[in-house]
Amino acid sequence: MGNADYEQLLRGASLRVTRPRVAVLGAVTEHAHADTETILGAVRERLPDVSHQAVYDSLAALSAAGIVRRIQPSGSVARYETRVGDNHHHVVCRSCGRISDVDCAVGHAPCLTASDDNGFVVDEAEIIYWGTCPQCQAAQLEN
Amino acid sequence: MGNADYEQLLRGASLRVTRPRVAVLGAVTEHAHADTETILGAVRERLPDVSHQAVYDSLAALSAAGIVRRIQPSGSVARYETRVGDNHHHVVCRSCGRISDVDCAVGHAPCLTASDDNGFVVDEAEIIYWGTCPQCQAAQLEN
DNA sequence: GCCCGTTTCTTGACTCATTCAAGATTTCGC
DNA sequence: GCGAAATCTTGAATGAGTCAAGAAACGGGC
Repeated sequence: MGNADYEQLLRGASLRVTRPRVAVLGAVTEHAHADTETILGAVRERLPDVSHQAVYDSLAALSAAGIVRRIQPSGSVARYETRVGDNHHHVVCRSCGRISDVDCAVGHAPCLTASDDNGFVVDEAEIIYWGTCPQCQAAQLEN
Repeated sequence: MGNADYEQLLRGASLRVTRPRVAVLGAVTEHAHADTETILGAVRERLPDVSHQAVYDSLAALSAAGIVRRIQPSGSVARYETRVGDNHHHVVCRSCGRISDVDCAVGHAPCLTASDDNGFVVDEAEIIYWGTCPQCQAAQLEN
């Protein structure tokens, strides 16, 4: 994706096209599951003088528009990704925090139907699988 | 549940029985989904002089032992509950943050099997349903 | 292409949940 | 009861994220 594509995305969501936003969108696309600090670093490779606030604001605007998704497993800082709306989920490593994508096993939005929703109107089901990543499994065997 | 039961639980998990831990366990049992501050307040009704650190330590010990579960939806502080090991999940209200329990629709641990786990060894599937609670639905209709 | 109202960005201070550290106290097997 | 190890108290520190005020940039309309 080039900057032109990012601009398209922004305009399509009725968002103003600003340099920080384009750079943030690029950074999130290139660094899936990156935390805010990583994104800030990546953005500053293109725009050395962006403020961290601009990055926070951009991420919030992009999330609200549904262009990026914010994920935050327990014990982790906020992370972002651009794969949205395809009903995929995440596996998180308990020991190193690594995150991987997992496509939904059962077709489309299977878990969206709770047995008893207590009167809540549910619009999204978020699934996080907890476990151990291959690297940490290997590391544990060595000890 | 009385204190004797809590002590049993602690001993059963090979944890030392201390007054802060018993009080914390009681507070979490009585206030499902409470955040740390609420728990601290509840604990201090019994033990006025506990330090916040003791509460943090107790919660960490109880979580590690599997007696309480820590949940932390995006944008929320850490919350705790004592219903563990029964494969139930949560609905979180996007506007007020209220949390309700949801029993798993499909029997036991259905979503535990990811289609492609990327080599991760998965031991738990955590599901969070996002939506709007009855109260907030009513409030929105009024506006 | 330029103007102007609105949105967004910069700067810098601030909040607050959580963690860290050192020393005092408590627990529990013996 | 005794002593080693775990736990608690006290108090300071960390750090992701937020708030606020003014400056700059965006883009619709001329």
